[in-house]
Amino acid sequence: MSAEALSAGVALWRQVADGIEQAIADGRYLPGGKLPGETEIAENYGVNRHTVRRALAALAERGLVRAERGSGTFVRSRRIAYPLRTRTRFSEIINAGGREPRGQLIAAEREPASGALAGQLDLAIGAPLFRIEALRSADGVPISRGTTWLSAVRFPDAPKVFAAKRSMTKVLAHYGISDYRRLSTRITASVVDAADAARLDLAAGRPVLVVESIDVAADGTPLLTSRARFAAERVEFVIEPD
Amino acid sequence: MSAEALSAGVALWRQVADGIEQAIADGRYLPGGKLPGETEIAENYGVNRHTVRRALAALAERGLVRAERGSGTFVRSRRIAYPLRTRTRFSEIINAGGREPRGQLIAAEREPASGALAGQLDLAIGAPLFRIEALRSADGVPISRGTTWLSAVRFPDAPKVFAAKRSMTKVLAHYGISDYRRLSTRITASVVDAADAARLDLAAGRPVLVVESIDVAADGTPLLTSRARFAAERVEFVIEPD
DNA sequence: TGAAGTTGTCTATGTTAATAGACAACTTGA
DNA sequence: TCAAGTTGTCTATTAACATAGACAACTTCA
Repeated sequence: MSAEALSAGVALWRQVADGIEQAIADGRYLPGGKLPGETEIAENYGVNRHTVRRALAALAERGLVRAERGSGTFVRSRRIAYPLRTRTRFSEIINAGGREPRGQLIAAEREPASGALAGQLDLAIGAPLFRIEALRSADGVPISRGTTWLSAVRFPDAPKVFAAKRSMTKVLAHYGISDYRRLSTRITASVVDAADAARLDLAAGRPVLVVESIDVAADGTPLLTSRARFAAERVEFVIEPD
Repeated sequence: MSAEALSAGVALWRQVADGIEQAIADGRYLPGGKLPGETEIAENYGVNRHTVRRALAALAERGLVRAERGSGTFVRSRRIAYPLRTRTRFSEIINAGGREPRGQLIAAEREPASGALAGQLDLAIGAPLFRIEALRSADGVPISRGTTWLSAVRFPDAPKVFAAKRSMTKVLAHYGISDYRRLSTRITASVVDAADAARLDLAAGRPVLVVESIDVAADGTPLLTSRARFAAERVEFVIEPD
């Protein structure tokens, strides 16, 4: 690593930030990799450590790097663009990004429908549901933790099928539903809880995007409802017209 | 003309300067043309007039614009217009362009006249000549490298005088020649050689205009002959009727 | 000759950038 | 458990940037 030439009219911290960004773009620092310490960067550029901190803060705000107190500053993997449309399929989206999608069954339980769930799925209160907990990843990097509810009557072996096929789209196909669409999508943000933090390999306190959605068949019949928590630092939702 | 978006970490004056430079490059301001007044530019960019002045000063230092008190700031022609007439004086031409001319003695040697040189200067073959190597610049920017031959008998201390006066016109004046004219001018083009490239601050392979000329006194007596190499990217020769 | 418009210069003030040093808080590995 | 290395935070000082207003010096044109 070497210091770049300094130019007039551009703040030092900006020049340092641009230099580091270029290094990341060039692959001199790999995604997930560790940058040199702030002191070392300061020496390389011949500037004060505070100036380096300003540069890193600017990069962190843009999501390019992530500082971890006591251990270092790391290059963030680029966020996966995750389009939200009426046809939203995790596998297809990840595949489109040239990555290897994977759904992993964590747990599945049978439970009676609460009032809210019953309303969403157009079932009677207390109707039998499966709650399927899944972890979705791209190229082995955890992307989201999802909880999906669906009728245990209409999809009697959903947990087994999901465990085998690793995709909710394929579960529905297994029961003869070739097409479905998203009826509603609600997005909020929260802080990761301990269980999700472990599954998603996130540090405590990191933000998660929470997506609550209802999928319906072509005729409008509710099929499933889910609540997924996405590692905010690994995805960005893209709202596009259908 | 419209204001550009402002960005963090880059000084305002620099952003204004970059904006104006881009406008010049785009042809929105024509070479030799007048920029809007400082007050107007300030309004367009939404900054203080002093900030605009700083921007213009930076551009002026780089030779892109030239401010004229009382009348305005003008875009400099990319290339210096270099009229070729019977009265061709480097200093006068550069001065007319609002630039600071300078001639610098690089080397001077005594050598016998070759057949070609003897013919041009109307001297005997083998007659003693001075060969003067000079670098000519405008506002510190190298314009041409010239080799001049003149009689060592008629101009006994030509190298010393040139080193002191930095102008061939003044050398001739020193020897009582108040007026002279160009007898012939031949123009060709070539690629810069290594030595000239270094002196002219040109990248290897750049084109140079080669001018071979003979100057004579009012009575037609040959005074000097020269071969000058001009950085083609910095000058344009203008042929005008006398 | 005079008015309008231009660049040049001066003083003043507040904000941002950059440096410097010290220490706290935390992680890692021996 | 401890030492070394890391990021986070605080105070302080100096330089550069940006704004504001006023007026001088000069050019152009009616």
